[in-house]
Amino acid sequence: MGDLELTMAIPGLSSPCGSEGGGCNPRDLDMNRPASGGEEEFPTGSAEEGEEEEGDGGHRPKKLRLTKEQSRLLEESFRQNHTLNPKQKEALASRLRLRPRQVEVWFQNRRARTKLKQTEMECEYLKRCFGSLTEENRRLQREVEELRALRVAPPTILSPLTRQPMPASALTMCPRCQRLTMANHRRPPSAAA
DNA sequence: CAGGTCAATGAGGACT
DNA sequence: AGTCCTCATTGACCTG
Repeated sequence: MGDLELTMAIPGLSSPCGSEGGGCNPRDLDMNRPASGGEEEFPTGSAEEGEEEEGDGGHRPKKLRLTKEQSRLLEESFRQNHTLNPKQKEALASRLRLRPRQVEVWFQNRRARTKLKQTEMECEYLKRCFGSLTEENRRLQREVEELRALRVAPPTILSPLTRQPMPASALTMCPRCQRLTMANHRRPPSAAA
């Protein structure tokens, strides 16, 4: 199986935004940002350092939804590398206004999704293999049956000495060789030269 | 409301 | 001992 790259077909990846931070202004990133300017570029939800959404009784904080642009950037860097070293993680996090831990978690989940997709594709592939092998097996079985039906009785071998049929299991050499051997035995020693 | 998605959490293993 | 990973799971949120 070839290496399955499943990061294709990601909407927005064809963006001209260069990979190495080339010309992508973080100000342009958040498409979900409210029209009123001066808001944060990226929602940080519970992510923001030291700002642990306390308010309502000790439940999980509200779920963070990454913006399209955050996802796009994450996908883009995932496409380049499926794992991040600490420096890359730090850089990406500050660019996205996320905690490094969130970037790390995103990559972990992304790898898991990739693996799941690969497994599903492998599963499909194996199912198809199974199908065609089953078909091939059926075909061969039919062929065997046809050959069995055509088969004639095995030739009867007569003993050169008694002229009686010999069981094949009694043969130690083929009938022709055996005849030659017998002929040699009968030949007078003087004839040998 | 059921079921899907996905960020987040925790356990546990590998490595340095 | 600390870090990072995978894996299983949870729970908020979204959608039909």
